[in-house]
Amino acid sequence: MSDQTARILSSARDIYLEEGLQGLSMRKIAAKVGVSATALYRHFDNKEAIVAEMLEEGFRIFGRYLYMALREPTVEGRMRASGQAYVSFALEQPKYYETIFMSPTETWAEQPPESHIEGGMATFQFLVDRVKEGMDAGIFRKDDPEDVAVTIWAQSHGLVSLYLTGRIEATEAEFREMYLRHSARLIEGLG
Amino acid sequence: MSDQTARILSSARDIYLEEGLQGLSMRKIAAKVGVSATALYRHFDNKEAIVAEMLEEGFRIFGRYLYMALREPTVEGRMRASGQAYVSFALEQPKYYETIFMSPTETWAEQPPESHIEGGMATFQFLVDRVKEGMDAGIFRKDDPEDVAVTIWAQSHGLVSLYLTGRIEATEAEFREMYLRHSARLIEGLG
Amino acid sequence: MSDQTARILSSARDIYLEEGLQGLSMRKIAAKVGVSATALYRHFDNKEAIVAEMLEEGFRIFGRYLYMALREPTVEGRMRASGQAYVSFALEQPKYYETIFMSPTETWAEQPPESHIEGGMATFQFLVDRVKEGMDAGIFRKDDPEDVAVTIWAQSHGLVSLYLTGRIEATEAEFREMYLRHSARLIEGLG
Amino acid sequence: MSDQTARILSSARDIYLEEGLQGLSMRKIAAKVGVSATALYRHFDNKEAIVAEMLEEGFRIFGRYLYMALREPTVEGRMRASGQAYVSFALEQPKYYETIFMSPTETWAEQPPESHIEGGMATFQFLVDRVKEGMDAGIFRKDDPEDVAVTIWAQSHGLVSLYLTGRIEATEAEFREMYLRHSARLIEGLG
DNA sequence: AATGAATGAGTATTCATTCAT
DNA sequence: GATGAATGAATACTCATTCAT
Repeated sequence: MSDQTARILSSARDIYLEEGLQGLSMRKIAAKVGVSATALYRHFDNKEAIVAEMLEEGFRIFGRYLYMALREPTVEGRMRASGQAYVSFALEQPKYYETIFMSPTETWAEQPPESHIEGGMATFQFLVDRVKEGMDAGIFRKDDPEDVAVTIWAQSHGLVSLYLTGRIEATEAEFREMYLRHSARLIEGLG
Repeated sequence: MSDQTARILSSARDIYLEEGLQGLSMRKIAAKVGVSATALYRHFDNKEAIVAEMLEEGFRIFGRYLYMALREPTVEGRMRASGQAYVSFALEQPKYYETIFMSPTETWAEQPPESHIEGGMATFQFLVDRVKEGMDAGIFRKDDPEDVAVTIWAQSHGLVSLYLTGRIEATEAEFREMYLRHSARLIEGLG
Repeated sequence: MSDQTARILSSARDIYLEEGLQGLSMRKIAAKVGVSATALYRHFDNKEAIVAEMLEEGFRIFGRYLYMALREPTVEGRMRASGQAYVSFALEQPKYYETIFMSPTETWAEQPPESHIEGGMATFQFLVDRVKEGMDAGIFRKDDPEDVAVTIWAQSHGLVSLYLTGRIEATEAEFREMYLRHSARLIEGLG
Repeated sequence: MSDQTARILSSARDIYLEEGLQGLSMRKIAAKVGVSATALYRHFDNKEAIVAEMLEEGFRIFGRYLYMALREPTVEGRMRASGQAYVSFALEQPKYYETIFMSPTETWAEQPPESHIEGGMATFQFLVDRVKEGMDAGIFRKDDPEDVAVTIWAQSHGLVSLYLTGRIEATEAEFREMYLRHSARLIEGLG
């Protein structure tokens, strides 16, 4: 990736993180980079291409959050840390979370970029892995791991998305606490 | 409400259900109704007014779904039916569901119309009522009803929104079945 | 003039005095009267007709200001009072002043309504009368009365219009004082 | 300034000089230039920017008129020439005169562009300079120069604006003659 | 005497994109 | 690798006025 290409992506990201996908326009990107709008087309086919590449970075960031959780030495530790990684990503990178997990499919004119789908898959697989691990370790009772993973993801995403869209009123700290409480209860229920 | 007013709302709804809030414009509405764009202003103050009225219809529809569930004679029946009403509304009126439960708050320039907020409150209260009932009837173990309501809402909304945005791959029938299975498991876990 | 006709004019005037000629629209008038916009056309041919009639009231008001000055028993008194009437009208009825004395002719699509022109004439005649009186009384030295009247009007209007358009910075009291000072100097110069 | 930029300004000026500030619209400008309305935004940020630049030209033109008067070798000459420059500008560039000296402040949504204010100041300062010069040369008797400058400006502006708005009926030549006569009388009065 | 419905022309501005250079 | 110029389609909204009832 050339220097300029990187600079474009970086500017796009800055705007995106401040104004969301809606507020991201070619002109704004170009202005921030300091080139003409047409110059962007040297480096990317169109706006969609920029957005796609930009969002891949979001996935990488999300991946890094999850990856940290794997450092924990125990199964329980990894499970707990994974949950915390998820909520931390959501709260610290809300725009990325919104696009990765909440964006209506129609946002994408034709179809979501490959990476987008794969990203979701990878996340889900990560979760399935934790669940299997948990069952092997006897923390969860035996069950269909994929099904249990859905349960956990659904609850986590449900809480987070209701909070991020303003439907659960709480400070960030309060919400974190609430998230952990619900996670604990869920794990207990699955034990 | 005059005939024409109704026709405008109906056209607006058609567009909205197909293209979402973003794709809804005064011109498109007017074209669909078959009048000039300015004619709309005879019947509504501005676009916001049209959208507001249209969304109120969404709330009324949602309310009707929930209300049906109250007909069930037993506590268990009402609980089960409520869950089914929720998922039915989501699957049969996905655009309304998106706007009511998934739209980022910023969608609304100033603030969501009153009804929007009240609508969310009412839904939550409905759920709290079911939970209290369930606790009184001994189906749920005693706990903070609001907290339990959040658990249920989060899981339901989590599942539904992941499905609606294409992140859970399943046919509608499969998803319905999955939703019910998870609901059952959750209720069991809370028992 | 029917009741309704009067009410329309009164509403038009209220809006006009608050928002100026630019801010005056048929819809706003109709809304203030409490009737439909079309109803106005029962009573007036078009917007221009309303404005014309409305402005005649402005002339009548202006006339009343000047008329008061005639009560003074002495020539000097009438002269002084006339000047004060002029500035008082300008400061107390700035919108009327603007339209009567400052509006670019083009404001009027076709041609200024008759009364408008006559109004200006009458004002000027009033001024000429004062000047003649002053010459007869020996306050002004003999000269072409019309020419002197122009001098006085020009200076008065010059001061007032520069002030009203914000080009002379002063409080209302300061400006009044300034106006009188200049008037005195001018009269002295003409003596 | 590119060719096209200049052509836009020129078209804008033509419309402005014919229809005034009110009649100036982006679409009309674009049509006159022979491009789409959006093309204008390539060259100017928005309408305000076009108007601002256009008016600056007005100020420059006015400045040039005044500047010519400074060429005169004597104090009296400069004074006389200044008055003539003022009336010439008013008669030859009436639309510019209207905007610079007669426009109601409210015309400007937010605030008049900097240059506009400075322009007024500069004009006034020019006048004060002439007055001081005149006092030093013994043409005017000693007095507050700013106050005397106001007197002169008020009379000049009064005459000109009454004429331009059609309230003094005269041919252009007649008016010029009248203006000079009044100027002479005023100077004499101040002597 | 008044209304509801509608119209066409008009307002400024934003957008992604294309083209020739 | 980049630019200047331009485009067409959009956006929401306001205006004075007309017409049939």
